Amino acid sequence: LESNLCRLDSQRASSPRIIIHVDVDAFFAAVEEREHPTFKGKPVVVGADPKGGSGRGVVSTCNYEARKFGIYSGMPILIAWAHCKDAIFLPVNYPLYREVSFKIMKILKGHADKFQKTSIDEAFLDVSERVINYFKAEQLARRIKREIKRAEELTCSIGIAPNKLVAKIASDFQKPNGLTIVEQNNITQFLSPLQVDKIWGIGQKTKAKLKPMGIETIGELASYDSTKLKKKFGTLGFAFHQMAQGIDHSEVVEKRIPKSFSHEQTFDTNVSDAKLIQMKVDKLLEEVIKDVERHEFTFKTLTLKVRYDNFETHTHSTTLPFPAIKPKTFKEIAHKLLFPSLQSGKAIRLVGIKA
DNA sequence: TCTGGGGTCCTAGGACCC
DNA sequence: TCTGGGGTCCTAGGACCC
Repeated sequence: LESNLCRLDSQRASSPRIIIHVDVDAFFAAVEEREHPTFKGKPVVVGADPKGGSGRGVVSTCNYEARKFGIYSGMPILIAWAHCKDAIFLPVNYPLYREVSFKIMKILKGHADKFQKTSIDEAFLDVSERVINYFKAEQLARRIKREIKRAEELTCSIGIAPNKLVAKIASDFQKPNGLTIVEQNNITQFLSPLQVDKIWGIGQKTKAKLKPMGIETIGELASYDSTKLKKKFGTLGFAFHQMAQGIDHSEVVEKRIPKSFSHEQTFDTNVSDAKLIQMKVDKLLEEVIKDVERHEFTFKTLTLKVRYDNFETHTHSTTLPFPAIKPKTFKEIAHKLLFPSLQSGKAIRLVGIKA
């Protein structure tokens, strides 16, 4: 054992489970469409302001009309703009989405033995106790869809499977307004043809490393020598191999305690003026401290993040001997952390503060 | 065509303790 | 004159997720 010992009782294979994963379709864009019926049928892009070609930032979410133009989440906003100048571009209205999310989560929670919200628009439901088989689980999923549709005028995609990993992949299988059920004896058949990056934790970089090894599908990953994977990717490699076989014993966990609070901001144009940068850092620090206090936490470590105009990104952190909240002290620390970056004389694109 | 903001987890090296 | 084995905590960077 090299790292991360886990208590066995939480990992031990228990009786078969039925897990549901719910993912609201194009959430931010769908809420905006609902609020503005005239948007219906038109491409809607929620994210940064393209500012007629000088905007900075990315697409947060877009509706399916916009996707027809090749626009997708994470795409630089100017590229989205180039794809479809006539699309409706909207800023991200978090307070509104949070409110809608809260109502949806309340509905979902009511249908679960164990419930885990994983993001503003996604959640896992362990329904093993209240549902005796997959037929009943399907009925429950259809009911959940109806309730969300009726209460919030939104559609969602649902996956049902014996574990979280497969349920999540299943909810993504048919979109929008999909419902995919994968029972234990269908897992291999379901996963094998899918691309490796469907697996939790495999992104662009890992996909690119797997390709020359002749691994592009989950099936190819599952049948690859696990010791070789471990050699190449460390302990992660072993996890990949397990997941490729559809094995996942992780539990639906009710509530997670946050480990950090942070705020960061990209300037509209890159900045070299030290005063301006310091003021921004001060403001971000104030927001972070407000968050920490509001949640009744304390913290020991403060991290400053700087991104230069060439996208090179660095972090600097300081840990105090004891947890504390003393805004004045932290301001001094933040300035100390910032100092070397200011001295470099390089134009700065982004600053961030994390507690 | 240029890359947000809020998070989590992992790795690796180093200081330090007994 | 050279250097064990078991640990913890801190820092920095990176991959990944929505």
